Amino acid sequence: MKKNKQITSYEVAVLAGVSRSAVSRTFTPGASVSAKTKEKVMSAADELGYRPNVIARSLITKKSQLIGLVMSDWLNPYYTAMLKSYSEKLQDANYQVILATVNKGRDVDASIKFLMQYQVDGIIIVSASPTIETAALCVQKNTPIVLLNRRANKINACSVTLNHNELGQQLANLALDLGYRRFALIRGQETIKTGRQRTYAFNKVIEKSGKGKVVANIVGVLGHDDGRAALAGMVKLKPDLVLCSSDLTALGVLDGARLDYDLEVPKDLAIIGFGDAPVSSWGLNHLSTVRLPIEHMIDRSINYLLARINDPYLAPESIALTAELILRDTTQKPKVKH
Amino acid sequence: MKKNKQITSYEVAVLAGVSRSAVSRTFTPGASVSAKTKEKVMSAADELGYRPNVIARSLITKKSQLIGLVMSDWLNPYYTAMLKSYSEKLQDANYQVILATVNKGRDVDASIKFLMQYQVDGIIIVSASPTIETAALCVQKNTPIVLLNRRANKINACSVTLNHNELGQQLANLALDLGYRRFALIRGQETIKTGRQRTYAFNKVIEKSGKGKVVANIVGVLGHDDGRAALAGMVKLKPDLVLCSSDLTALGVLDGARLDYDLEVPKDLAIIGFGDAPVSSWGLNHLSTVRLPIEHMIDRSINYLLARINDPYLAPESIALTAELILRDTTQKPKVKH
DNA sequence: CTGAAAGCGCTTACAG
DNA sequence: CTGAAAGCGCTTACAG
Repeated sequence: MKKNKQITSYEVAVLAGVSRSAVSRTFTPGASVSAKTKEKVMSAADELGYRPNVIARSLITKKSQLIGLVMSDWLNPYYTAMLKSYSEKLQDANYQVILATVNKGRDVDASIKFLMQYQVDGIIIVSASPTIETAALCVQKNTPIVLLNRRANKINACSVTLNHNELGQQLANLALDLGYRRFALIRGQETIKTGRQRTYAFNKVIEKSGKGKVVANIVGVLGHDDGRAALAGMVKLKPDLVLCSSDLTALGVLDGARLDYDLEVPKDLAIIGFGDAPVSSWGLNHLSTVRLPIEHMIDRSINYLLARINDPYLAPESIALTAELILRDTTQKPKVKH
Repeated sequence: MKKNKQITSYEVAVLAGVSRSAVSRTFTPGASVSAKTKEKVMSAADELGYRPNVIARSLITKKSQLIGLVMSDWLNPYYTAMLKSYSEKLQDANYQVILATVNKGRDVDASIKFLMQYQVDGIIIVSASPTIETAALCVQKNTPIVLLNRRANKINACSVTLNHNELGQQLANLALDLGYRRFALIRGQETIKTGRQRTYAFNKVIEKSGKGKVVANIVGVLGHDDGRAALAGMVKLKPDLVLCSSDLTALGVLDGARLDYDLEVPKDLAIIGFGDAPVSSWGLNHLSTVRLPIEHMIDRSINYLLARINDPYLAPESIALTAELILRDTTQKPKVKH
């Protein structure tokens, strides 16, 4: 096995006949080096296969060009789609993503502390939220946090979410307009604020209208099979519209309706999902759903994060975006208004 | 805004009344420190909220505890499932994953070079392969590479793949046993070796048997909609079994068969997918498919990588694992043999 | 434009 | 067990 000597700026400097400073300047955009020196350095670097050690660089510049991405929900396909898009866009901005996964062994706080040990320049937390104490640690170290799909309450962080209040109202108005009256609401973890908020807004519009009734409000349902099971548990309540907090859940309800109860969709039962996963438009699914402005959310969160990295005094923002209702074949066609 | 002074081992040492060496030793498992010193350091560290800067540490230890993960295919759900599992398992082994995404702007080689600048301890490349030159760079720097789902030809790397040769034969024998005779093969990029190898092995068994015929061999088909379109392009060739290189493609074919051509599956047309995505067992899909030993592949690749990090002389391995055929309802039931 | 020197935050022989 | 000192590979005022 060959002796693999690490190539450093020193070796390049010697070969090019210049100082290490000159080598460093050659690899620092905008630094003052003559074209001639630069060329000598570049050819020496190429010959030796030199690339700067960014770890050593970051020690002195205090910029790691590393963004920590905390993922907690891998079930929903739109979160993995987000991960891809984050990775690509941050790469384009000359950042790398270092991934932290939340699971039984490691919670959000532990993930954040790990990421901070790597001196990340910023942290994006998808679909989860740290405790106030951990957030305070980030403030102390001046590491900005962006929360995706979670509101930042009491913690000093930017948040990018849907406007769930508005969305709940939109859904309620749509439901009433289409003539539905008996609603079943299905969502995941009870504790998630955004889902609660949407539900609250939905309920309020329904109540105020005096025209409909929420016949079931089920929580803790996640994924296709849970959805199918959830329908079984509430079909006797005779809802005419089921609203789900995930397309996968909705597709489970759809399968359950058709296969387990021989219901015709949307005549006997209408279904609305959430997320607009690719599978939702396949074959006979044609699920009516809510499309999230994913790329828009990603862009806004990245823009804020990078701006905040460059300006520590930038105030935190709460960005709420509007979702789009996609009506396919699991809800009845809207009446044309005259 | 508060002055956010970085807390270093120096501050902790002063508060604890010891040297920086003692602080370092306290955070180095197995280092020789008295219980008393350790305790003083720990309470000072807690008070100040100190955690070692792993970037600085890695500069001297030459271990970043960072594993580069190169992702090229985000379409297939089993690759994102892999990403999650890698992240969790590497975290458990005290490594962090730094993610590099291959796309139009950045190819595999560029990704690897970026990762090497971060002094990653090892690189896992999912579903892609570097050029010989770039692989040589890794060898020079002693950075081990593991290829997932790609064979390492001519490059010094470990590879973990399915045994595609065996799988092609299994599929061919199964197809003949079930009585199918006219086969259509659909896969993604032509250049992918594993798919070619599987196809080759399949063809050979069929030819040798003298009993069947490959009526279509289509490449460049990726995802549900492509699959549905591919069926349209070859339905006139009257295949009785379609084999796909991805479940998504297969589900597209399934939808196409039922919805566009009113074919009964599996009576008029049988379909076998690849990957066993969750959606494949939903509702009326019940797709027959190939289940990859994903966790097994991940474990083997991580084990090799970590072993290789600790022992630079460990020889590269080619690990080929056996896939499992899952027969659901898109193929006819096997005859019971007497 | 250029180089010598200091320093980023850590670990680790080395000597005690 | 403990601390002073050297050094990891880099950047950046500073002086020329």
